[in-house]
Amino acid sequence: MRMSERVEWAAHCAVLLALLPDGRSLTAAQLAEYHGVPGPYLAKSLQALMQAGIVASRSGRSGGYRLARAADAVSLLDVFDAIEGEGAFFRCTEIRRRGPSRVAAARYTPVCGVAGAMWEAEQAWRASLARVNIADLAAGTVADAPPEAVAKGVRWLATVRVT
Amino acid sequence: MRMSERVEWAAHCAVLLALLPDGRSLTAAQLAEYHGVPGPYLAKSLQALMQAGIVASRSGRSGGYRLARAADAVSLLDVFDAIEGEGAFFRCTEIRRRGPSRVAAARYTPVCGVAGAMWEAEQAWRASLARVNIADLAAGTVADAPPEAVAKGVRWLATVRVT
DNA sequence: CCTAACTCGGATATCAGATATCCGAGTTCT
DNA sequence: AGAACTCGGATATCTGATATCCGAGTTAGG
Ligand code: SF4
Ligand code: SF4
Repeated sequence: MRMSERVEWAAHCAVLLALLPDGRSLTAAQLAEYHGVPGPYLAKSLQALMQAGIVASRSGRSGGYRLARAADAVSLLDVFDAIEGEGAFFRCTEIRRRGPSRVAAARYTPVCGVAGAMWEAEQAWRASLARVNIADLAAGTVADAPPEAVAKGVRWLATVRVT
Repeated sequence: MRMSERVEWAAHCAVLLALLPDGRSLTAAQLAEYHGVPGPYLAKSLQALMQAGIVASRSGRSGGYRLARAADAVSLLDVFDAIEGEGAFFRCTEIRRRGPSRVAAARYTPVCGVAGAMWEAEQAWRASLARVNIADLAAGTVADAPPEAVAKGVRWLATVRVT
């Protein structure tokens, strides 16, 4: 059970957008160049973030992406759900209701113990991710990254066409 | 991000084995019939449980599977890891080190904030699953299942060839 | 106001992992 | 010793993820 690497891309894009000066935006191609990932494929992830209301896009000649709301109002869980969809890790196949011990469907409890335990674990996971927001990650990124890398990033930002 | 349905099969197999009378075992074909799943494919999951030391197999004419240790010493997490492997949900691609802001690899912190948050959430998930063991699930299954289903299960167990 | 260029958005090929299955090696009872 | 039955790993098929393309729509500029 491995999550799509697009989640990592989307999270880092959100962090970078959070670090932009006010009013500034970046195109899909610029975000792809900065992270060194295939551009047309990253676009797909940005579309997902858009449908989830995390980023806003502006079309046309000077278009691009920017965060749709304040960075501290976007949790890492929001990003994950936007990319991976909201389906649970564990999906019941109702194997209780097959085989020789089956009885009428109405007689069963809604979920058995296995499903309950899985659901509870998943809630713990989601709660942990929900506690982290993009603003925290952006601050941490600047603080933890090598100073030279930050400087190079700022320099790069100055070279790309302002949109 | 969806977990394999084989995890559900394996968990239910473990519960059923935990409910068996002492010394009794079931073949892969019998476990498959009871749960209504494709036999040869379930065998693959049982092999995984075997390699993880959760079940023990006995070959030959009166062979079959039984739990390798006490049911309360097998957690749901053990079953999950046996089937899905132990790789983390989130795997770093090190996109920090690509693109225009990269610097020498040695200058980076081991993991960035994104990876740290993901890892922490995963630990919460694992801790929750580790708190549930097969003995609890077995007791819950008998308590929550429709009495008639339990009776049919017991009857079925009496009809299959004793191994 | 018109043009032109540039953007996003969804529709389209390619690939990996999961799903489902088979037959041979080994073991136990007769 | 023999025979039948078991597990175990090696083998096809298929769904979902990965990577890409071109058209619809929008904005800046002339
Ligand atoms: S409720 Fe239990 S038996 Fe039914 S599908 Fe979910 S895990 Fe399987
Ligand atoms: S440490 Fe951060 S930047 Fe590096 S691969 Fe992991 S998530 Fe991506």
